[in-house]
Amino acid sequence: LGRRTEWPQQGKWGLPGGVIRIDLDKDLETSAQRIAQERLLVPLLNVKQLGAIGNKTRDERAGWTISVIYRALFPRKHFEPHPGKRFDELKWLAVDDAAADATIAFDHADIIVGAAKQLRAEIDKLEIPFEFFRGPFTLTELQTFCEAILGNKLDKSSFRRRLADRNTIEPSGNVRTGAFRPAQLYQPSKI
Amino acid sequence: LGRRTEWPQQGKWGLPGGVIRIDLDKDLETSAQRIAQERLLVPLLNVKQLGAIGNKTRDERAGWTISVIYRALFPRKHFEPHPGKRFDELKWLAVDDAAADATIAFDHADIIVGAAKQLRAEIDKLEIPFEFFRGPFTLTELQTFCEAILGNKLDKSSFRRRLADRNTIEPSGNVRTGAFRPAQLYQPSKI
DNA sequence: TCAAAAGTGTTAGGCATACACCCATGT
DNA sequence: ACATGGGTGTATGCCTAACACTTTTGA
Repeated sequence: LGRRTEWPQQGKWGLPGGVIRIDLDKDLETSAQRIAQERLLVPLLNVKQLGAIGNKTRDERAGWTISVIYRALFPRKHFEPHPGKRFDELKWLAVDDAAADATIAFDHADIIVGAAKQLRAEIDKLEIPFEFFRGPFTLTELQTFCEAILGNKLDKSSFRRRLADRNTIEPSGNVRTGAFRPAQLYQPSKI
Repeated sequence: LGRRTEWPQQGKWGLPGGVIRIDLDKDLETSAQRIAQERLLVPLLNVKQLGAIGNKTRDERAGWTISVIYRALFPRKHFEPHPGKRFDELKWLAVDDAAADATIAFDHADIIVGAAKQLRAEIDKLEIPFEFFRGPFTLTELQTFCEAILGNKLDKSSFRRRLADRNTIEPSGNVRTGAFRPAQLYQPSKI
């Protein structure tokens, strides 16, 4: 979330958004990319459209507004957004906290609810966003990642069998050593 | 599909669509309803948003166009659309024929492909649109309906067990008599 | 009486969970 | 040696597909 420096909803925390520039953007996804660059100073990965919302009341700047909602996913470690246009600060929130926060700008809390639901459905089906969760990784790391998104524990054996059935990842040949037994490293299948 | 009477794509067959009127419509779905009324002279049932498409090239009337796509479902028997604004004729096409038709206006064939896929996924999960397929009906009629949408045969016994597990329909108490053994009539569960 | 459709039962397999168990390593 | 995380095997249950079967009716 970014803290808004300007009217409307000044001082409130909201999702980054912006206005389509027909002179700059060739399509909607390009708009999303440009706006993210302007407001977060970074490009987006793993972008997916979630739908459109439009009505008279959702933004006091206009009598009518349409937003086309895009979600993106990031490897948190190598992703350092900075406040750009009309934000003076950024912060990360756990998605369920943000969804429950009544002070969030506009109807952005509803949008967050929808996005979290959508992503969890994907993870349930083991559609792993590898643009986000890059290899090499151990199976336990991947499982921990999925558990963090879903918000509940998974069974190790079942998780691995389901992954194996799908052929979405393959061993990289290397291992990760740590305090205990080394773990096989995996990567997304190239096939 | 309707045959377009005006530029652009005059004479081509396309989906009904139109422009949001911020003075008339309170939200996107209301727009969809108003536009259907204008172009098909009937209201819509079972409306669902499928997403938004926007880019520079999809409509030659403007340098940039966004369409928010809505699908609706109808009981064909009691639904009689008539050509309204900018259509001189309407025709029904089997959805896979329309999807494969290269002569369809704009990018509407792509939209049809997406809509068919989405609906089939719903029917696969036995999410029956009862606003479309009203009771009372026999189980065989419901199965035939699903088979028509999916484009393949279903197993009678499995289909019935899956329905029973879900508790989405209940016997109405009446039967339908015909040339052969009478069939129990069902309706959507009210619970 | 018999063709056609209504309706039921039975088996086998895919896929998931739950849980118990063994393995390898750095401290 | 042992605690800890890596890794595997087995029992069980749910859901579904496939298919055989019985029942009922009007012509």
